[in-house]
Amino acid sequence: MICVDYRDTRPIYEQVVEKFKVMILREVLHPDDKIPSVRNLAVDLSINPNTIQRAYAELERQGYIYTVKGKGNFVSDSGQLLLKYKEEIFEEIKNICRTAFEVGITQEEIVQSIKESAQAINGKSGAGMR
Amino acid sequence: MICVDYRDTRPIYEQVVEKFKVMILREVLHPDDKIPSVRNLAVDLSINPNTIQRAYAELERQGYIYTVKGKGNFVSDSGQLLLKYKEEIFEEIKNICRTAFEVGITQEEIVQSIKESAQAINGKSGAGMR
DNA sequence: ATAAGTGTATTAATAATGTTAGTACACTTC
DNA sequence: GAAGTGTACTAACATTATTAATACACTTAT
Repeated sequence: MICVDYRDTRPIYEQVVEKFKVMILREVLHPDDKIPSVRNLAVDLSINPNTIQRAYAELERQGYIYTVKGKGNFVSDSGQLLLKYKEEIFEEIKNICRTAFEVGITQEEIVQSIKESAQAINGKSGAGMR
Repeated sequence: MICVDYRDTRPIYEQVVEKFKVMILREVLHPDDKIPSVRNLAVDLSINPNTIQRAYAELERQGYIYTVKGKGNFVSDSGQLLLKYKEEIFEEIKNICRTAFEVGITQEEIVQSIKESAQAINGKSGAGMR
């Protein structure tokens, strides 16, 4: 279902959180879908159940999943999720802009690099940004 | 000369590196300018000399400063520095774009957020991007 | 009721990283 | 020679991420 990258400098639980967020936002996972149990996914990824639990706790905190004791974890149904995620992305962009402007990079240069990124990413495997 | 932010999650040496990179790229510091000695800056920031040394070693590795034993550290003179820094920034932007496209955020939305960021940042204290 | 599967909580141990502390050595300048 | 400089090294400490092992409470199915 998902996989982790040990070369990635980010902690495992963070990668797991990110993977699920994207799957939920892309509607690969639908509201009330059951996601793997803590123990199952831990075995699947060959990592410790505690690490998965931490990821799930974070996903619940951010409203992406809800928990039913004794039953499992399920995908939440909130139309606000994508909106919230966009805000996070835009905040990151703002931070990069701040850094960029500070050394004299212009708004136009940044916009241009966005266009090139889009072409590089979407031009590749067809699928693209829906 | 510079300062560190203990609320920042990034390590101190990384903050120091970033501060010097910006000062050099903005030409606040000029080629062959002497920067504070490892011990001096350590006292100044009330942190350990080893931490400064690590920052300076990284700055040298990236070509921002050069070292003369027994004399000190000095700002490098390379017109390539800003170009290299831009590439780093653009790479970050590309990564964010990848994440954004993945959940259906469009190129236009990103460009729009750049414009808003620019206004929020530059519109504020007049100074702006150089 | 029992067993199996689930989330949750707790404590301890381990590993990696960032930081501090202290010391030593080589070089440059005065 | 003294003072200031970069460099190297070892040890210790703090924080964080991860693992390990265990226990408990709940749900479902038998």
